[in-house]
Amino acid sequence: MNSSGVMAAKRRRRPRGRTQIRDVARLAGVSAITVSRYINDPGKVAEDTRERIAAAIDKIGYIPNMVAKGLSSNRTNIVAAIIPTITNSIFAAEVSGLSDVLKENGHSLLISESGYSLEREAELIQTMIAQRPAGIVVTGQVHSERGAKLLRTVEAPVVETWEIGAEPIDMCVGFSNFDASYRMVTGLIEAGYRRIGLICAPITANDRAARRREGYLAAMGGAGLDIVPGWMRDAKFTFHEGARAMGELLDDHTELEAICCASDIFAIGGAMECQRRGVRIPEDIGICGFDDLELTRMFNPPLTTVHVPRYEIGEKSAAMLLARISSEKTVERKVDLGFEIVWRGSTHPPSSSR
Amino acid sequence: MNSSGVMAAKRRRRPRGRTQIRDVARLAGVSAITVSRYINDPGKVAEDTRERIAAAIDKIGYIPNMVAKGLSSNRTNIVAAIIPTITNSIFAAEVSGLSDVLKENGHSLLISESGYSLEREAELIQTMIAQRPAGIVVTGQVHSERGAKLLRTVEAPVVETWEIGAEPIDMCVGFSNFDASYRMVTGLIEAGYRRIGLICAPITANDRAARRREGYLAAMGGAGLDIVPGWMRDAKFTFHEGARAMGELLDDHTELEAICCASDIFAIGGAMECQRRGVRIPEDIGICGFDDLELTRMFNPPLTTVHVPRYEIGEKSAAMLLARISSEKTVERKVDLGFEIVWRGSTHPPSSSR
DNA sequence: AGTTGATATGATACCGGTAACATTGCTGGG
DNA sequence: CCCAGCAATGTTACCGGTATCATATCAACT
Repeated sequence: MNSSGVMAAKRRRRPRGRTQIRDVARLAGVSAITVSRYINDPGKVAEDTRERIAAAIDKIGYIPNMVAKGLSSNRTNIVAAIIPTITNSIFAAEVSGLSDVLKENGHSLLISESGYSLEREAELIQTMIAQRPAGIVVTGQVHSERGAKLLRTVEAPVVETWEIGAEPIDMCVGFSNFDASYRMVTGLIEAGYRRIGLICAPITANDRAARRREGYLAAMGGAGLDIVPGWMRDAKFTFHEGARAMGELLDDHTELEAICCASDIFAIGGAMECQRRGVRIPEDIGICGFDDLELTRMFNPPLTTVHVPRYEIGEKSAAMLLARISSEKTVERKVDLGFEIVWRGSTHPPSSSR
Repeated sequence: MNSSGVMAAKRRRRPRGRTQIRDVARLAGVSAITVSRYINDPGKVAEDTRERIAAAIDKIGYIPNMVAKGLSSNRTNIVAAIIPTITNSIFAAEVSGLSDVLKENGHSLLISESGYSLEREAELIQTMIAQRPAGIVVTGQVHSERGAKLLRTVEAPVVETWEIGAEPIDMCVGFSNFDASYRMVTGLIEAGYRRIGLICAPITANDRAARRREGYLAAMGGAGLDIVPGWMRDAKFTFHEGARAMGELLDDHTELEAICCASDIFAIGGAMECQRRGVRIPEDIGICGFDDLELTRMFNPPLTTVHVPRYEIGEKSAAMLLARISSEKTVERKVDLGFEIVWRGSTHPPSSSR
């Protein structure tokens, strides 16, 4: 309490919590730096020293402090990913791909959700940069001005995912949403459909949706077909919204022969709405989706859709970041993982197929 | 190039990358610690100083280094969550709840997937501890010995989620999977079903599935009904597996009147298999699920299921961790967020309802 | 024998913040 | 007028690792 006239003792190390590298060093009879070497590159340490250090680590249950390591070495093992929402399973699959590859390489994954808002995204980019990540993954190639500036100036490598139309800020991985949508709709036209509706996500702050919509418009226009504003509906990413949009189209536009859904979520929700109304698929109306969720294969009838490499986008993004983290040489800047139109029973097949 | 006989200059600070707090301090004409105070508690700094610092931060675009902050203050703003798989949407929803609450409170979320393996989980716990998180979220109350030991000895608060049957290591949030399953099956029995099958996930390394299975067994046994091993099937968490298991039960046990599915994934996959075979729901067979995925409401007929607070589990877990992080006093240790049996058209209703 | 180079290890400063304590200036009660 | 007490700010050491340079040992070569 009172120091009773004695000078306060010189401030000493106040050990906090976990054991540290110095404890291991003392126990093994070596210096801290030798333990550090053992952990980061055991080959630099003599065989018998290795054994003593291993025994010491095991004995006191030492777990390295990545925070201290990050500060002193000026590099963390954290990769930051910003996705619109984790509840959309295409992003969950992407995250799974990221996670699997990063884990194998000793990296950790920091996740945050922008909720399809570019302002939110910019804030999150800043928050992420504060953690000094080794790499950053963002969704799409459209960002707010502030977000883009941060991404351009950050030291860590950056991957933009799910769209490869524009020049990337650093690197990008995905496929052409325009091409995929264009080819899907062109296929529908080849299959004999003429009056084709569209259910698409709001295109603000979502360049993937915007490109898919453009693909639809280009295919329709290119084939000389009518583009009718009333045939196009916005929907948020829920089955219910897909059903609602489908219901509206069925109510207001009985002339429609097929509905192109820019997400399987809409296609499944919409198809269930059709079932509910006794509208037969594909006899009364054709339906196609986008993403190839597992459910589309299970549905009755199975849904025509676009298979997209969602898990692979995560895998490849992680791999590219790791390549750049380990060696500074630039690898690929733009990676097209492609897509595949999958014709199933929910539409008539295009003449060219089968 | 060559030092031409001159002594090497004393090693100096080598500025690395981003601007730092000292740059802001210099520009604002104050010391680093004052900037630190401004950032962490602006009230401690005089008004005019605040303005100068704010201007300086804005001018040079300073972004704090959370790695350095974490080391010097001995606390990070990272929360680590370990879930079985992010592709199961119940965990995606939980993560969303975690993320939303943590984000609001300036914390970041580190995610990793154990793939339903306790050994993997233990490894991940260790990896996470290395990051010195401010809090840890794990799934279930069953862990490997090593995992449990790490969780018991870690300094950070720990929340076990999705099951509250056992005493928590530190805190737990969820509901009783046993009770939920028991009440669901009891409801089926009240509805008149006697020969009830079960499709359940493998119960190894998954206490939630194990409790659900026990609930089924207890309800059947308690009602004096036959428990037939052939009526119970394992399935992994895919729609396809649900369909497969359902198909087997339909093939081998035509006597079954209802199938209790321990996950909506099985229920939906199974129900689609029934549709495919022309087996009518609920006329020919009753089906109930578990989790109340959005799709169960959209299905034709809508599926009877157990509503579980998946988003809320994330929210509440985050809130409890934050409470503990900000003040050391213990808050609730065991939080029951409940569940609700939702009777829909895929089963006959129990006599007691409606 | 002296030199060279490779191998193994250590001493020290430093990463970019903050905790703890010190200092300064000012206000107001005795 | 003196000093306690508060407000605002500064000084210094330290967090737990690693980068950098230094040192020690020993084999091989000239």
